[in-house]
Amino acid sequence: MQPMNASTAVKKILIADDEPDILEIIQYNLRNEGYEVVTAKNGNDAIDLAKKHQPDLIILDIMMPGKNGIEVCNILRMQPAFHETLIVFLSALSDEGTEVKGLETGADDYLTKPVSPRVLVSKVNALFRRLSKEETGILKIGDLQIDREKYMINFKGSDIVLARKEFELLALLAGKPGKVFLRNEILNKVWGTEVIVGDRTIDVHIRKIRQKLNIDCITTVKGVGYKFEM
Amino acid sequence: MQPMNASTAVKKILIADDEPDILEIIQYNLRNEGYEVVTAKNGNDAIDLAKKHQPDLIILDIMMPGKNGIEVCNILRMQPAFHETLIVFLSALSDEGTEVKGLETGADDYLTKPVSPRVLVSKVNALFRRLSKEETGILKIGDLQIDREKYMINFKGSDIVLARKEFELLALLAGKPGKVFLRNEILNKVWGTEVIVGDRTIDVHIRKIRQKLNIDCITTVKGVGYKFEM
DNA sequence: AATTCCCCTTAACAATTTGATAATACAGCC
DNA sequence: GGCTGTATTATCAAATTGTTAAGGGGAATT
Repeated sequence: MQPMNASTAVKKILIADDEPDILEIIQYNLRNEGYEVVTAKNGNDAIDLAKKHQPDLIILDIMMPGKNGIEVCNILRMQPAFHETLIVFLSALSDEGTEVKGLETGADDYLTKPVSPRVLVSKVNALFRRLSKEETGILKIGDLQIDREKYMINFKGSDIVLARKEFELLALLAGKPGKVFLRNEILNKVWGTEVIVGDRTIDVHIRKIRQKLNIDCITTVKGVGYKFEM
Repeated sequence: MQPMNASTAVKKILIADDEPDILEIIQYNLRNEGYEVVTAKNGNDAIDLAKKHQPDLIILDIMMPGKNGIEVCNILRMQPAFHETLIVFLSALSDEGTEVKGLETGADDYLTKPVSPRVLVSKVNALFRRLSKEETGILKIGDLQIDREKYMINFKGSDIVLARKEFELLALLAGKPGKVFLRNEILNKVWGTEVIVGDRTIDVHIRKIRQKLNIDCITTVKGVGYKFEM
């Protein structure tokens, strides 16, 4: 049971397959991983349930009674509501033509049976990970937010501007709250191994951070280094 | 030969594999599809070339001399510049553990050799299709509209004419409001890796954009880069 | 073919910010 | 008190960006 993406609620997955066993196994494994799962046993059901539940990901068997997977994909992709929905085919047909056709229909992936549950789960995770890439990179420690991508610090709603070295130093320390960073370690990671700077340089930057943040979150460990703590 | 995304230049793909034949075949097929391809024959080269070219997608063989694919992926993913880069493993190892590990390392897909060129191309297209859903069409940020296909800017109802480079630069920044784009990143994406331009070139274009838009929407992050914010 | 126009780049200089250092003060400990 | 290690402050050089003007070169126009 992994922690789900914090911002978005639990991800919903629709599985459509006519073989109850497969449905069962996949469902079990995805639920175990923390996903919400809905199942359909043929193409028409899949379309209905998709409309009803608006899943984040749809896993479609190709060969199903009623409408086959590719038809389902086509129908769904035509609707604006499913333009962005992740769609994955799962098929016993391992022939090249079908796979290419499946992908060109607008699917995001094509898996061939038999598929190991572990691999399937990994793939599903990978797809969601990619989708939510935008929201990563933000470090949150209590009321403090460090956005490495935006180069911004936010404390209790108000932005704080740090210079580059200050930012990098804080980001380093805050990356592992509680860990004591040796002065050497800091020099290597923030200044690099090429540059050589005097002893007081780190102190001065630490000082500026403390001053700008105006909160006591960097602790000095005498003779060793510094650590970040809220 | 498919039509490429208008706003962003041709997609660049880095392939790393120690077998020249495979490199050759994949390269040929992807070039045929309209992609720009760079090749590396081992893990270390892959890292160097990735940094140099900032590709949109990296295809990594798992077993390579020097650093293996998973190590390369790990190293790259640690750097902010490669958080979003698509990474696909291509391996002769079809064992489940490796595949799961590969995907959990942060890869977007895992293909097993032998892979048919057609299927590979389809997969690559599928990955980019998903990614470029965000990059295409009309971008709206507040009162500002950016039409990436018509190359037009509209602010509060009135059109603003930007030159090509100015437009591309603005479209890049505005594509991810808030994100700080490093100067390198900007150079790679707007000017490409081939061209080398002086240091002040970016500044001058930024200046012109600020001047023409007449709104304060591009922020300088000294020592780092620029970001767009309304 | 000549001209005009505009885009892109660059050079040169101004303005600004940053980061390193020195000097000094402070704290804890033997 | 000496000693060691850190805090603080002000200062200055270096790095970075802003701004302006000028020129090359391509495309369109005459």
